[in-house]
Amino acid sequence: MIDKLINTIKDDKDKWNQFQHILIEKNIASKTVLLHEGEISNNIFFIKSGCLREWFNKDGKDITFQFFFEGQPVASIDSFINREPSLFAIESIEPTTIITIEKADFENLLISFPELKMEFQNFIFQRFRNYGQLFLSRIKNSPKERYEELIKNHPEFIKRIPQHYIASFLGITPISLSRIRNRK
Amino acid sequence: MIDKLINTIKDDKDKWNQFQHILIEKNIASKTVLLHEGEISNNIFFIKSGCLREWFNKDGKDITFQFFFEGQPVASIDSFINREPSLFAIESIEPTTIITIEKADFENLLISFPELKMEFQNFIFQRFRNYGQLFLSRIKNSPKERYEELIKNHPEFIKRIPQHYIASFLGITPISLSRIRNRK
DNA sequence: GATGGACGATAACAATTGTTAATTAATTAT
DNA sequence: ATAATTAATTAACAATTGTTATCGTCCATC
Repeated sequence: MIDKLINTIKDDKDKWNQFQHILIEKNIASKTVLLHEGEISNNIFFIKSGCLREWFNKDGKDITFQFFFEGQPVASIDSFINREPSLFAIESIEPTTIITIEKADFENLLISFPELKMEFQNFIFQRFRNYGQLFLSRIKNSPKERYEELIKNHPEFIKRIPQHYIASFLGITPISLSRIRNRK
Repeated sequence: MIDKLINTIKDDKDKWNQFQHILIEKNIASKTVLLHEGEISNNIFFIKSGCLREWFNKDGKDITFQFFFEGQPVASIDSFINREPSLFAIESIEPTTIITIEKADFENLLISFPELKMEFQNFIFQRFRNYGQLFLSRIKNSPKERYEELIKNHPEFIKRIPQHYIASFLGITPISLSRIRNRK
């Protein structure tokens, strides 16, 4: 999406001059919090390289529920769109390079490029659809089944992401995940 | 939504004549399947009275994951919009009166009434948002906590819906729900 | 009124997961 | 490099849930 975005802007020289500066590239260390839980999101991020997670606090523990990799746009959608406090934090797992765009800039961008607006609406739709799928997977399967599903559908998760985040993502303790892994 | 829809149509006499016939009222008995799992949805329903549930089959058991009451629109959204096989069935829990509209008719309706189109897009958005909330609730809370949350937020569910559907909705067996209920 | 089916409660046992704690391995910081 | 921190494994025990089966109640139908 970010490539398409950049290419779309580049195609129009005037607009490139106008919008180039709103794309801010940042290198962040591992475990950098980009958005805190409760904060109102003012930025949308695009991952150039690295990996982010979304998590929230539950009784002092953090619960991770989503991972994002290179190429993906990341935002606390509800917070970004409706200026509500974010229900969760966004944080890096690895050293990560992102492009961030401020809300106001992003909105101007969408006004100037209707095709990007469609793209963005589609992104929102997909994000919510993804929630639906995650939800059904939670209901349908046991932790063990979900782990096996994860190996099948997202082997890159297991390779790249520390195990305790995966455990959290699966809804179990790291201890339980360790048991599942060593049971077979 | 259905009231607004009917009122909107009624306001325009020509259009009322044109669209009146597409609204089909049906009385259905308890446990009537309106849409089977795997079937491509060709209708959207509006509940006048009664109660529906959405469920799918998992290893021979049925798993209920949503309830709907009077006033609510119900559809297997993905299937209805994209003509894909539905991932779940829609079935009545009580004797229920519904208004059904066929996909083609509904699409024509939305073309004639842009304000209804907005309403429908909002409905879709809310449905997906609801998935998001259900998803977070599943992650965040234990079955017991989810049951207590349900009592607090939807006491009408407990009154009206047979317990084994509630258990299924909570992600536990009816036996386990019975234990939770009698533990305190 | 009798019969069968659906629903809910309960019991006994197995399987799984959570909790706490100790140990080892791996990573990060100095 | 070394120390300090963080992550993963294992063990022992508690708590919860699933499974199977039995029993009683309510309701519909014959």
